[in-house]
Amino acid sequence: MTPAEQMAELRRGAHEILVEEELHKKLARGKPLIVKAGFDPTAPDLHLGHTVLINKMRQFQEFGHQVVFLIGDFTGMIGDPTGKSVTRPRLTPADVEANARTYQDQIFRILDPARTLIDFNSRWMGAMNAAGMIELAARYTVARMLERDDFSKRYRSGQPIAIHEFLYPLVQGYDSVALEADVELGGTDQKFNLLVGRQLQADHGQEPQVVITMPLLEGLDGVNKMSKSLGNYIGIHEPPAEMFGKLMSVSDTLMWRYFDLLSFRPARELAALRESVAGGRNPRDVKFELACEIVDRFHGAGAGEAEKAAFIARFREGAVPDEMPEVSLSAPGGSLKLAQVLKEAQLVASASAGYRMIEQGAVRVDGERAGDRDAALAAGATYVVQVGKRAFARITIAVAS
RNA sequence: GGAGGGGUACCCAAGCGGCCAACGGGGGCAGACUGUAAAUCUGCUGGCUCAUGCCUUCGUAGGUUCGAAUCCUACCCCCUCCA
Repeated sequence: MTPAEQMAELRRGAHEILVEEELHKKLARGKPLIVKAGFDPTAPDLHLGHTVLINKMRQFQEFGHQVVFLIGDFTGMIGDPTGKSVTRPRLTPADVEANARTYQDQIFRILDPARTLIDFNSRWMGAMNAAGMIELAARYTVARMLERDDFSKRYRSGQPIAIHEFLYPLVQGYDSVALEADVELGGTDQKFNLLVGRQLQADHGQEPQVVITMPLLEGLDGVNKMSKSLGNYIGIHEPPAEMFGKLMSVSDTLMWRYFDLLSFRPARELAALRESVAGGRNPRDVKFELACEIVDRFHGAGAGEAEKAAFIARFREGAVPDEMPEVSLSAPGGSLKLAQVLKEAQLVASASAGYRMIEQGAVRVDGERAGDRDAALAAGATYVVQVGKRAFARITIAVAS
């Protein structure tokens, strides 16, 4: 691939490349670049939002570059102040170590282990003595530190900034010096920290790294960033059916965003897909391709097609899924009120909610819509009960002994 | 330290003695239409084996009253202005 072709792919989805010409120059040398991305060892349970950055790393790998997955075990003890309005608690060395380990099996679903170097910044930071630290701290000024938005906000509003928080960007920047990084990847919120690396490298007589920031992926709602706490995320450990379904529920607009940031297809293929939809192709079918690709990635080749078939059977043809929770209940009186059944099978939160669902026509028993709020299920049989479109359970009601 | 404003359901926000399980909006859920998309329309959005019934809920704890989210007392917490 020519440097220009690489540039085109690398630019895709990226929020900002600082500085583009420098990246082009580095690529033009034809030597594998050292591409660094740092990870805070606090959140090892990854979702698709996290993979945006990792996907970009993979892209570099595909072009033959060397990727360094840097676990910030040393900086983890500081606690990244980025975007925080209060000082973060520091992790203990034991925490850091435990968290760091869980990263590895997750990232190798995306990255090529042969071209991934996993490193820890404690390797050099742990060896640095106080004199070295002072030396490092002397490279940056308070005024420049306060340029950073969250620091200046906190400073202005009188909230405390502990001195060690100033060290975080410095250490992260120094990591680039230690690794002689050519490129560093990070989220848009990392821009400040990434730029510190450029300056420190220049101070150490190195060619400054190119900084590439990646946007934060929107969650399923299409508005907020994907995050666990908002519940709008797709975890990379989720079962294939869940993953497929969630991807299909993404809006048509958001779908293109997901293609850009999550798909490994070359840019020109995406352009062709866009054209085909513009030309009248059902966007749903294109979304199938996205869902298949992502499910395959995390559940093995073929998993996507299998889910697609199940999906079509269930939602287009109204079939019930093969697998659903099995629930056994017992009926003291020989039968159980349907609303009660729904509650005990955890299909609804309360019996009252169950009654509401029945009244709204959301409940089906063995495919038949249950419209009578007082409906009851007789004991001694097994029923397939459905609430809404997605919640199913196979419920066996035993006669109470 | 001084002055004022405020804490109501998942969030915002009305209510200021009974008609309050508590207006309205957001969010969520369900139904219709669809492509489990979007948009739109409709309904629901404390709990109780459902009942013109009972129980719990308007910062916390007490009190007044036949009756309190609404009045009184104390306490806790948040915000704004001044020093």
